[in-house]
Formats: sequence, structure tokens, C-alpha cells
Amino acid sequence: MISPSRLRTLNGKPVDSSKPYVLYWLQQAQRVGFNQALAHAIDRANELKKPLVVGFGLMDDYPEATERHYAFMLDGLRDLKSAIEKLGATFVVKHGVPKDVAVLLAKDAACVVTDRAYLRHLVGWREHVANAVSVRVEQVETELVVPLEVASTKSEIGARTLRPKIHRAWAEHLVPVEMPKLAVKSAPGAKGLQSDFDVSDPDAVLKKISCIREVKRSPVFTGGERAAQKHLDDFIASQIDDYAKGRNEPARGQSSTLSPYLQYGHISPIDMATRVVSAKRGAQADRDSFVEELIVRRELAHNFTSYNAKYDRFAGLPEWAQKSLRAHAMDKRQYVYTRDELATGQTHDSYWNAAQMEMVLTGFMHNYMRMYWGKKILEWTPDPEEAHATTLWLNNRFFLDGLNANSYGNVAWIYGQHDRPWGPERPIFGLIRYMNAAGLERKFDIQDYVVKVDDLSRELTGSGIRSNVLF
DNA sequence: ATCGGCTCGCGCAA
DNA sequence: TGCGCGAAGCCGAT
Repeated sequence: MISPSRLRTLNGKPVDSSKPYVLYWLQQAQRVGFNQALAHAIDRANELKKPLVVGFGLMDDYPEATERHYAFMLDGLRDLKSAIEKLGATFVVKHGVPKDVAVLLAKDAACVVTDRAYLRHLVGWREHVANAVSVRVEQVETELVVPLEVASTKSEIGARTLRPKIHRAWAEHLVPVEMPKLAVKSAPGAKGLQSDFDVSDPDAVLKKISCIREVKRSPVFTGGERAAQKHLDDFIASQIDDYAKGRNEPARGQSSTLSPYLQYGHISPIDMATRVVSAKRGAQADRDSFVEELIVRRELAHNFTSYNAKYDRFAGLPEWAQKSLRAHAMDKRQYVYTRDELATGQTHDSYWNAAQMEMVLTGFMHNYMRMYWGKKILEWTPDPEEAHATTLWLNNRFFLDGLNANSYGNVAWIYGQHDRPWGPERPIFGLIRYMNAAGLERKFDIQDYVVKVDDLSRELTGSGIRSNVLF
């Protein structure tokens, strides 16, 4: 039994016991481990003494998604297919918009279970399915440690207001997921449930899908539940020690690198948090620091997209921030770059170019550099509203962990969201927190970072990054 | 090296 | 109503 606080019935429709199977419409939690929606779907199937069908909709041209995103996701679907079949359920991948695939597969379902998502169009898909099908649709929270409304029912001003609410609730919710055994196994490829794609061959499927082709598969990240577990093992074995300090050192790369896996549901934050909390490595402060990032700040981003309808727009920023940025919209910009110059890392700033190239080459960027990177886009773009749009565009195009709640929260932070005003009032930034290259130089050996990215570039592409300072 | 000031608004004590 | 203080800031004074 899953926690009732994770379960929500999306419509008042009945269960139809005459139908042959229970459907788990899987979209968000692309894993078996620690998947509460799967556990709940198995419970339902067992109650009704029916087999379980797990259905996934694979659509062309998911908004802003590139070949890089699709390749990573398809790696995960390969893992998922074998894991689901091992449980004795049928895994069906249909070609189409997920909401339509769900409605199609629900025609023969006694009831539908799905996993919860936190972006406008994904919430809309679930509402559509709940209205369009004739049986009960239940949604299960699988993304967060503390379910959204348990933590807070309103838009939080910042981490400091959400933190105590999360802390009060997390012990109760930071519990392992017991996966029940499926009682009625189904024969693979049962009647009318053929997949449109054979996801055991990700690269073959990738060729058949329509998407933005300019951004290729990451040469350093393989998607899927198995790869995610390996990253977590490696992090606990060699990265927790001194994490509290080391996480902000760009050249050290002391990161779990699990954010892409969280984005595709290849790993559960509960799995990550319980493993790290009980790890016999690192100091208490190191483990606390990791859990703060994973739970408080990640869940703040989900609070932001859930309670702020304009989460992806300049108009969604706090009033003081919009006002201050607008007051400085006409200030002279010393440097102005086009999207293309930014995307290819051709600015005057070698630190920024290195960060951009880390992102372009790998699909990932060091956490601290993400802040500096975004602040400079604000500084080098003619208008703050355009800067916000450009930052989001680059973020979603190149990051493997783009296109999710954290993306919108992180980008909004650059422009003052979840932050406070900082004097003195400056050109362009107004009261928005300012960052500059002197800060990087003061705090870190930032040249080490530039050299590190340049070495990586040589290894991956045969040539180094452009830089006006070093090379 | 460390500290206060810069600035706004929430949460809590009073 | 007043007061403390905050997701990563910078800068100048000590």
C-alpha cells in the first residue's frame, strides 16, 4: 500500500470489472525501482485479479526536445521494457501523443493508474485523459519526497519559507517503496497490444522519431535505471566526502550528476536520499548539504511551476524583480551577443565560453557555473525579457536535465525568483543579484575549470574550446 | 580574512 | 507593529 497522500483520483468514474486488464499509463516515472505508481497499479491489478498493461506514448516533436533528449530517454525505455516484462506485465510503446495513447489503451482497461507531473502541458494531458476515458483514473505522486500539497498549498517566496515545512514532513515520507508481486502474469505480446517500436534497440527507434536533430546524443551520459544506479553508487563511493564544500568548486566536478536521471524518472529522489543519508561516508554536513539540494531546492522548483501559472515567462517573476529590470532595460550593454554566438560559446569571456561548451558537449554544466552563465546572458542581451527567453531556450536545448520544473526554477532564479533584492542598484541588473568574473577568480582556481573543459573538448571532438585568454 | 551595507517582504514575537 | 533574516552576490572598510 502506498501512502494515501500520494494518491489522487482524477475523475469520479467507476471501475469496469468486465475489462481484461489494468492500465498503468506510464509517462513521468520511467523506472521500476521506487515507483509508487507501479506499486499502486499492481495492487489494483491484484485486487481485480487481472493482468497489468504498462503503456507509454512516444510522440514526435515533443516541444523543444532534441535528439539528445530522445536518445537518453530511449536508453531508459530499453531498461524499462525488460524490467516491466520481468515483473510479468505487458509493456506497450505506442507512437503518438501520450494523452491519445492513454485514451486508446484505456478502452480495454478496468481502471487507469498514472504518475504525476508538474508542467502545464503534462498536467493538461492527465486532465484530458481523466475526462475522455470511461473508467476511474488515479494519479500517483512519484517525483517528490514530500508531496507538493503536503509541503505547501501556496507559492513559496523562497527556500527559507519552504524549508521548515519540508523538514516537518519528510521523515514520514522518506520511506522505501514496497513493490508487490503481480498475481496474474500476462503472456508477452498479448492480443491487440503490440508496440509500434521495439525499444530494445534505442538507436533504431531514434531514427524513426521526428525531433530537433542539431543537438546529438551526449557522449558522456547513458540514460536508464541501470546507469542511474551506477552514478549513485559512484557518488556515494567517491564524491560525498567534503561535498558541502566541494560542490561549489567548478573544477572539482563534485556532483552526483543525477539530475538528468531525475528528469526522466530513471531514479527516485527517495532512493537517492535514503542511500545518501544512510551512507557510511562523508560528514553529517556533507550528507545534509546533498539532501538540502535534492529535497528542499528541487521541491521549491516544483512548488514554483505548480503555483505560478507564468513559470516560463518574464511576467512570472516577482514584482520587485520585473520592476527593477524594466527600469534598467534601456541601460547601455557593453557586450551584446546573438543566440547563435551564445550557443557556440563565442563571447569575450573564456570562463563563460567554457561553461557553455561543457553544456554543449556533455548536456551538463557544473552547478555553480549555471548561475554565472545565466547572469551573464542577462548582462549581454539588449532586453531582460528577451534575456530570460534566451536563457530558457539554451537551457532546454542543451541540458539533459532541461525541460523540467528545475529548469524553470533555475532560470527564474537568475532573474530574481526565490531570491532577495541586493543593493547597490547597478546598471542592467538593478536590484537583481549580480555576479562577475572577479568572484570566480576570488573563490576558485577558475582556470582549472577552463583547462578541464578544454581537455574534455579535445578528448571528445579532437579540438579545444575557443578562448581569448588561454589558447 | 572578516564584516557591514546594500534592499524587500515574510514569519513570528510582541 | 517591529524586527530578524534570507539559494550561492559585490564592494569597500577594517
